[in-house]
Amino acid sequence: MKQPLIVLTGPTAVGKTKASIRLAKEIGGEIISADSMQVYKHMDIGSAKISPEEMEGVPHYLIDVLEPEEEFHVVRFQQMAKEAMKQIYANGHIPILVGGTGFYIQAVLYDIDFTENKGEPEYRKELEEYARAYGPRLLHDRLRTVDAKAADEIHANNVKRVIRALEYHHLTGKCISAHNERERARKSPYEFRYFVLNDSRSRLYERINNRVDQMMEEGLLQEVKALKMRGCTRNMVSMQGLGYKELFAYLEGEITLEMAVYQIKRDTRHFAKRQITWFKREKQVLWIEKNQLNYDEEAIVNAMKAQISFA
RNA sequence: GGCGCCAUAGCCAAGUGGUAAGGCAAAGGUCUGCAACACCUCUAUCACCAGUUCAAAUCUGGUUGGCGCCU
Repeated sequence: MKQPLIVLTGPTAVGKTKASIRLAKEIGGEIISADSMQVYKHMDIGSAKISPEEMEGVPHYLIDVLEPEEEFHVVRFQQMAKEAMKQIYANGHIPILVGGTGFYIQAVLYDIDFTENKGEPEYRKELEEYARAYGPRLLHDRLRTVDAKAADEIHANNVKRVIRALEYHHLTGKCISAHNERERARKSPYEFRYFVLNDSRSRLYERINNRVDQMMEEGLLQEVKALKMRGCTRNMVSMQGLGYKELFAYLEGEITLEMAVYQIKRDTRHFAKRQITWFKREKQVLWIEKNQLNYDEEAIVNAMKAQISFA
């Protein structure tokens, strides 16, 4: 019999955290954060991290476990999440994956295989330089010679993905297009429910704008300053987070503070939009529309509970 | 009241006789080891009316609205 897994996601600022606590308490769940920024310590305000008090005793995994200097990526997330799930099952509870990083959710939900290679930084660097020197088109042409299908699927300007496809071929001798096709056909090994909490676009954008103002009031700038002081640099994965990269640009004199705040709001709205696009594409998704439930917390949790028969 | 300047998409903005650049915002989308990343697609007949001309956002007259100066 498949093991149960609940996913609670949705665009940023929709109210996932709050709903997740109620749901966890109702069904005896423990929470695994599927968030690429909340894993990091010292990044509380900007990542809208849940506080220990807000957890209300519900166990949380993958929050505050890495230093900002450390790298974090899907593969690492997948490993850590699987470990956490093992623990939760052992506790006799149901794991609830809560967070807005769709790619991460997909990785554990379908148990995507990432194990084929370990990566080779030198080769990657070489490709990056090649793209810089000769332009993205020629790099893309190189991909075409080894994996035409991948070249068709990836736009030449998307240098990052082109490099990954080349790297994959370099390391395994196989085509990433074939690998992707295989992985895409996977069935989830879990008995899962995939909830996407959503709200009307205008309402969501308003919440985002307000939340950014609130973060600034709570001292986001100080948080970023402290990270800079301790030696964090802009190229770190952690410093690519919304709110962090813009404030770094301000602290380095590139833009005004006003501009930074404007950009954080705008980029966060763009992010929310991309998240929604992602969830629309996912199969077997259960949409929970807040406006149809009159924004009633209890109704929202009940709507989810009604879908969970194994709880 | 008089004189001058201006009026191009939600915003900024090019174009001064040959059939509407670009940027931002909005919208839609891609994504399988950096994903809060990276990338793609896409939006107008030029304030209004009348004229000149084969042809007008571009020239002329008027109307409306805005800005500045003068009395």
